[in-house]
Amino acid sequence: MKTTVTLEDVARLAGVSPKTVSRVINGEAHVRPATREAVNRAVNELDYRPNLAARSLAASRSLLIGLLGMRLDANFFRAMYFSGVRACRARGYHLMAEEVPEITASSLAELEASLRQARCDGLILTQLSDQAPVLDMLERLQVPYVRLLPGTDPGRSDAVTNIQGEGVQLLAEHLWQLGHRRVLVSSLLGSGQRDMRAALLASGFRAADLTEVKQDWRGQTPAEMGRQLGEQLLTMNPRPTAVCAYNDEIAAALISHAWAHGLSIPADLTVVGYDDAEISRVMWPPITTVHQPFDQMMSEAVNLLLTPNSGDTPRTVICPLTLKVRESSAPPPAEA
Amino acid sequence: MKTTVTLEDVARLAGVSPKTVSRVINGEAHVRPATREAVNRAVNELDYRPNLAARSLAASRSLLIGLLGMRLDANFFRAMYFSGVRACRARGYHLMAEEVPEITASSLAELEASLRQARCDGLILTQLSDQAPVLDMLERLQVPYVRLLPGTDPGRSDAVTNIQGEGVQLLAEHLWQLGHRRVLVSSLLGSGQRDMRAALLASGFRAADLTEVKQDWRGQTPAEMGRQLGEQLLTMNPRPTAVCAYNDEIAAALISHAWAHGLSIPADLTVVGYDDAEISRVMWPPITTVHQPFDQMMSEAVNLLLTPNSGDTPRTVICPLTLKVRESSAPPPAEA
DNA sequence: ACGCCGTTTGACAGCGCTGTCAAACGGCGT
DNA sequence: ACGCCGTTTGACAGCGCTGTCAAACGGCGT
Repeated sequence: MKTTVTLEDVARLAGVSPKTVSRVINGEAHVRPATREAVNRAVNELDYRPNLAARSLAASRSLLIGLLGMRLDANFFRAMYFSGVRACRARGYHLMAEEVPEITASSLAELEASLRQARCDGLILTQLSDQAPVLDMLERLQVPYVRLLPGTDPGRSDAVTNIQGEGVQLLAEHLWQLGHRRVLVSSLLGSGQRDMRAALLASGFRAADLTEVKQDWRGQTPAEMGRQLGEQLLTMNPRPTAVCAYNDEIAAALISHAWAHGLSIPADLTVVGYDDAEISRVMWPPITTVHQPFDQMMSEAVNLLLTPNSGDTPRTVICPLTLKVRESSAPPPAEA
Repeated sequence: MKTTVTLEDVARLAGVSPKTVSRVINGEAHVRPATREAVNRAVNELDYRPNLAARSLAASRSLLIGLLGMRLDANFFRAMYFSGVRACRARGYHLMAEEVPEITASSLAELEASLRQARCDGLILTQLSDQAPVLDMLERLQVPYVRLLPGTDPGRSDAVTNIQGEGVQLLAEHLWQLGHRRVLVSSLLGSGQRDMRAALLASGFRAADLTEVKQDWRGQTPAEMGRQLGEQLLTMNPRPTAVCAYNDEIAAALISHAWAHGLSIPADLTVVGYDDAEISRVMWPPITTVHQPFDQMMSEAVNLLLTPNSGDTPRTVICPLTLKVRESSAPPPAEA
């Protein structure tokens, strides 16, 4: 792209050495304010853009952050990814998505090869936060990492998380206040972070009125899980007046299954989801759900990665969840 | 990440000069087969990974390809992006998403700044393929680009596209064969690539039986557009027996709107979408739609970008579309 | 056996930055 | 006015590759 402006050009114009320009660009200390200003003027005048490759080579940082997940095509992951891209860009970094579909020796070896290739400066873990083998490997390779929503071993690394149980509590209270008493709860095997059932009990529901369906996402799509939930619901008597789906996609599949079987949402049945995924706003009715502040979480995660920990205990940043009340939840129908 | 293996280490082990190793790594000609093999053995033995930053700096290529679109959060765009990431990775490149929300002077200036910053080796355009101001700018900056699904000016650049009208024709024939005769068609202002109405007419439908609703996505979500379509449908008499939604999201919103107003899908109404987005498989019923081979399209686009054009006319690669028949389409109800 | 010319190889410099280290500066106390 | 020490600045080398160009090689015709 023709005439490239280099750091040297800026230095010449500002009347300082290249190294000083470098210091200003990188926001280092030990630059007199007047000098800093002169450099900035020159940078603006020439519209100077530092060469990423050269920076990376000289500083032996890759300016790359990796985001690790188990399913790249999960809605949840894509939302995180795009939030992360923004957070990284704001700090001059790039974000790379990396998939670890399962925890096996071969898939770990593949990950290791890929990490040695990409030389990421740091990693953000999602869905894998509780996988000790992965954490072990990262520590062996000495790659800094931040865990998102860790469920176990909270002191093992820096982490970004929510208040334990906040999301499910918001949903449970919402359902209780609407007047629901009988609830069907969907939960996912192997993901222990959210205990909806416990939250419902804590909000006043009786154990006898709660039915929990534990599903396993392996080999199944959210659509299938939602339909299974719908089948289950139709066989129950008395029928629950509300369903807590594990996420918005399952909730969406359940809702359309319910419509197809003559149930009107929310008049006959309240359905709530989790994640505030796009689908929760595309469906009719829009789904009541818990909003995860992905932008904020990823921004904090990148921050943790790029700010060395001065203390000697890992840091944890807590991001608040919010309840999005939409049209899929309403008071239960009057008892027959 | 500790002891890094450099090209020099490989050269020493293979008993050749660094430059020769470089030639092998880059697949250049003019290397004797025996030498090439020796180098490859050394590469494998040392598990050598070239340093991206150094390559990029020395060769003054960025190893970066940009993907330009108008709305990063569109399903369509994200699917393309993730397909593109894979296609790029296979060739040692990285893919960067860039948003151009509107065609104004300021947003073009922003794009220009960003391109000068990132120094992409090439660009892939989607949604912007027909925007002359963007093309003009890229030509001025001398950034190579490939257009996806260009609607106008086909000979202006390399392009990846479908057979003109193939997708809409597949849908039109499907509806005709099912026995539908009255159809509601949703189209989007400003996106001229797909003329569903023309395809329907070509398949035998009568103009008097077709109602076209032109919508403008600016300021509206697909959910809103789907609901509007639903409202319109309910006022019509006689009611169309099928709806062609502009894409799967709009189709999904329409379907749930229809359920909520007592229409059973597909018994009372057939709905078809476009794109084969994830949502078309989450909903009940799953949506009949046109599958765009994004993986293939992006792979071809990257190919065009990285293979210099030896001829003197722009190249066009055509990727076939396929119809995915699912449960949202069925014969029309018997006439009352 | 010699020269010719296309093929293969390597020496060297340099891409545009930053790390290291030493020199210059400048404010303070005496 | 001088020395001291923390602050600010710059000289220099080098990060790990590739481009350029020239040298070495090697097969062929005579």
